[in-house]
Amino acid sequence: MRKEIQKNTTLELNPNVSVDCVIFGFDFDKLNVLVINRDFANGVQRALPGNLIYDDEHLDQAANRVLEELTGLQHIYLEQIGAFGDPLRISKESDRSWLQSIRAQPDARVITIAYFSFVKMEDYQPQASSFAKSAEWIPINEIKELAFDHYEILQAAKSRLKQMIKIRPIGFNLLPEKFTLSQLHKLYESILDKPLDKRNFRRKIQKLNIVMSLKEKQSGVPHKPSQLFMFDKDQYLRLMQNGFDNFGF
Amino acid sequence: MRKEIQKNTTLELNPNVSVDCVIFGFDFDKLNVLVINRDFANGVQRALPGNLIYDDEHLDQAANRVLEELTGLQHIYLEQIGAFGDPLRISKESDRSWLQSIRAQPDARVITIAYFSFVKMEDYQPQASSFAKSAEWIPINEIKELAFDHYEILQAAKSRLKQMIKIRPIGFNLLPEKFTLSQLHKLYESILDKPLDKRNFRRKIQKLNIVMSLKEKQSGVPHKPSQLFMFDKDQYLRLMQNGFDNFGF
DNA sequence: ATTTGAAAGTGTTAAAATGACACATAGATC
DNA sequence: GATCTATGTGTCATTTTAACACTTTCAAAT
Repeated sequence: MRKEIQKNTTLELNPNVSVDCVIFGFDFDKLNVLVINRDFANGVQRALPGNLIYDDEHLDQAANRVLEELTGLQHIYLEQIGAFGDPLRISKESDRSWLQSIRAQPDARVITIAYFSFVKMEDYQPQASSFAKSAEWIPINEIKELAFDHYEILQAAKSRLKQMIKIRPIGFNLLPEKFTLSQLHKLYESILDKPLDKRNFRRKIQKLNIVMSLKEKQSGVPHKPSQLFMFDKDQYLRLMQNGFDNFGF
Repeated sequence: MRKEIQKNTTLELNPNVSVDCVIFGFDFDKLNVLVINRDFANGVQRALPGNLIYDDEHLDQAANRVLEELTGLQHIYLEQIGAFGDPLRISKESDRSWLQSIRAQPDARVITIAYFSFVKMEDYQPQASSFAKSAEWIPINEIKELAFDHYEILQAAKSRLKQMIKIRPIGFNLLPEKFTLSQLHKLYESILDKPLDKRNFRRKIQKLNIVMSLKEKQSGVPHKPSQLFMFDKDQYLRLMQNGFDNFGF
């Protein structure tokens, strides 16, 4: 696998351009984000997975490659958030010592292109590699700071996600194949960061025709078992393409 | 003026990062975009105003500087569209000859950060300077190709504009201080690229409370003169900040 | 066997928003 | 004063929204 990636790259890193990835995961209760760790002083420093691009590499490819190298995640559809280019974005003292350990030109001006995506957390047990000492899921609300300008990038990603949920269906990538409407409901609440009326939520979701009720039910739960649902892939993709005017919350 | 800009820059261009600007204007009939021209073969080559950034410059500052250098436009609020980074984005033969005439390292990989904005056309008679042989307004619908990947960038800008109009008020920057509702109506139709019902449009705009009717009327027109309006700056800014859920077309 | 706890599931109503639609008006020009 | 042209205005049927409470089903505990 590593080989196929290298086929498309030279050995030359472009010292001025990096990519960073915000990967969201949902644990049926709250949003999490994938970060990499680095031992630092008497604590740990956290950052989004990211690194320089190769000089002949597409930005999207670079994002996928870097994400895989640092966390093991592959085949993820990454969507661009935008460029972050403050000339001082990597100049904090603590950040500089990190850079000195991993970059040939730690002082170069680097602008970064940020990407985001969502994955089913259960499917991905992130494995550290490369310069990431470890990679792990952290609940978004517990994150108070990140290296470089990554906290700012995370905020931008959250805000994009919030925006996206109003015009495109979301959930297919974050939930398992079979899920309950309560789980989907909770997901929307986590993203929008506010409570949504249960009955109104269900009504709207059902009107979109993106979920199909299965004959199957939850079992083993100490309460009324929930109906299971799947996404209707055709309709889901259609709405993913065309969007809808407003989900309306 | 030029001096103030230089104060914030070194003489070092970063060979790998450029900015490009999509500036929209509205001539009361259709959308236009500001392009720069270059003599080429027996015709003319068109491009968006753009160039390399300085190595210690903010991206937003670079966009403003480059725009001013190439077209004379100043003090414009530019909003980022995103990064365009195809490794071959500047490799067309015709583009390469342009680059050879203006770049120290014409073969360097360049990713560009695209910005967009809108201005009142009447206020800005674009003046060419620097390597732009001329700068001019061209109706968007007449543009079939542009240098580099600028056509693609233009499409992205249009699509962002279309998206933006549904969640934020637009018009303050594109229309003169006093304007008629028909002009605003036409602007919305131009951006959304479809007809909108006149009465429903007026109803919705008025509900937003962003326009105030003046005591003044149009004069000299060979038909019933229109009421003139201004934007209510406070309410406009409030909606600009907070957005609204959906303008609903 | 019965009770308890916990989340699932379900419908109505009043208010607001939407989309479709047609004709009288005011000024300029001839 | 006749004509041309864009302005300006209201209604109604349909759809969408937001607010709101109780019954059901299963597992676990007693």
